[in-house]
Amino acid sequence: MKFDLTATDPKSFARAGVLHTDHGVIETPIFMPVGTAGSVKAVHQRELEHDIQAQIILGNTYHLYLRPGLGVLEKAGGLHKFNGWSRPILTDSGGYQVYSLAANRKIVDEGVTFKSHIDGSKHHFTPENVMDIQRTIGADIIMAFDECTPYPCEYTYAKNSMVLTHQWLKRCVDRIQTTEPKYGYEQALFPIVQGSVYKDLREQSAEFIASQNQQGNAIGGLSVGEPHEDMYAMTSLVCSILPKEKPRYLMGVGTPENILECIALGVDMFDCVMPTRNARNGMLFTTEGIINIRNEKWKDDLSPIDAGLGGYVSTFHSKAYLRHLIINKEILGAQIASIHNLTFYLWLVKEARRRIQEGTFVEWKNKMVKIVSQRL
RNA sequence: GGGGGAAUACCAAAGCGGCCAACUGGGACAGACUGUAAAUCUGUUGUCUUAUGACUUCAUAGGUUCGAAUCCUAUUUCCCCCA
Repeated sequence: MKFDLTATDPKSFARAGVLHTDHGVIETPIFMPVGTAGSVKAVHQRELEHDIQAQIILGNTYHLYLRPGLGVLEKAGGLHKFNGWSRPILTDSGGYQVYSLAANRKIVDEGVTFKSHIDGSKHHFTPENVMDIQRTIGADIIMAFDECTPYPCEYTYAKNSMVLTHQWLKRCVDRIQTTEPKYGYEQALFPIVQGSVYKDLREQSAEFIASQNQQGNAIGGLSVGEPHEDMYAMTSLVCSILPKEKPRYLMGVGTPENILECIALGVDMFDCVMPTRNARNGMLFTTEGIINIRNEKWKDDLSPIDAGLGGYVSTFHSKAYLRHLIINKEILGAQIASIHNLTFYLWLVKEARRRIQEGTFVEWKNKMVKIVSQRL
């Protein structure tokens, strides 16, 4: 894997770059649609590629391990072959499930025991077997096994958790260095900075993560309910420590506003379930602002979903029709809304990239932040 | 023509003397959602309102009772059965 910085913004820490993987290039800053179970919910791979122009999607180690299971994935020749997505894939390690499935798991130094949310069966995850599982899934970028801490989080807990995540990271690195990819292409390990909202912990963690000298670095444990100021402050601090020449991935972020602000802080890669989950629940992100398409005011609005966006579904279908579909729980409604939101997210980062290269990013960003976060 | 049953808020449907402005669904309206246990979840839904407050409701009109959506009488409408 190779990362080239192609432009840096003179008035902020924003950068534009190109990340080369064996499944193709990723132009940063980039947004990566989340496809937890090997599918970006309600969106077909063909639409991801052609309409949305996604360059990389996510999968999830925990979910894919439970279903379809490693046997099927190995037999298929990896997730790319299994789901038919030939561009890059990144898999999260299950670290987020340590947070989101907190009621179903137990953490010890060795690893984490999960009680499956599907059938209650017990499964033990360790840094080593999480690396092995991600070898079998075969993503281009694989994440270190970490603990995503909740918010609020006591200092002592955050510190101990961070230390544990660092210990786990060493074991992940060892495992990756002593094993080979299964399908003949490279897999890059991204370690994850933790430390909750504590400056000294974030600083310490960022330094440790940087010292591991991996091909890219991630910031985790944010956008879990903390105030935005904290999220920005931690991101800013960590970006100032992580190496400039490697891609920075802010995990789980976020709203269009969050993404623009964090691009300005030096983040290159983002993922979030928001454009897809909120789409299914009737919330649309548009070039004019946020709309809740279920609201009565759109009932007879026959204007395009988003005339300012080039996407096919966004200009072809009306707000009134999409509202009708969503209100009736028609599957097509979830599809159209998801395609639209992802098209918008990808447009947003592509436009940010263009502005960075052009040198007009900050002015544009400041204007856009207001527009994209207003409720229509 | 004779016999029986039913009428409850936008819809459906509980309630069968006080704890009922009235269970529960649906619908409607609004909100939440940030490395997906989410095509999910939450709130409101008689009127006025800050209300643990007042007022008007359970087909209509009377009546019994300290007290009625709940009991009685009449009327209206609907459904079923027998001719």
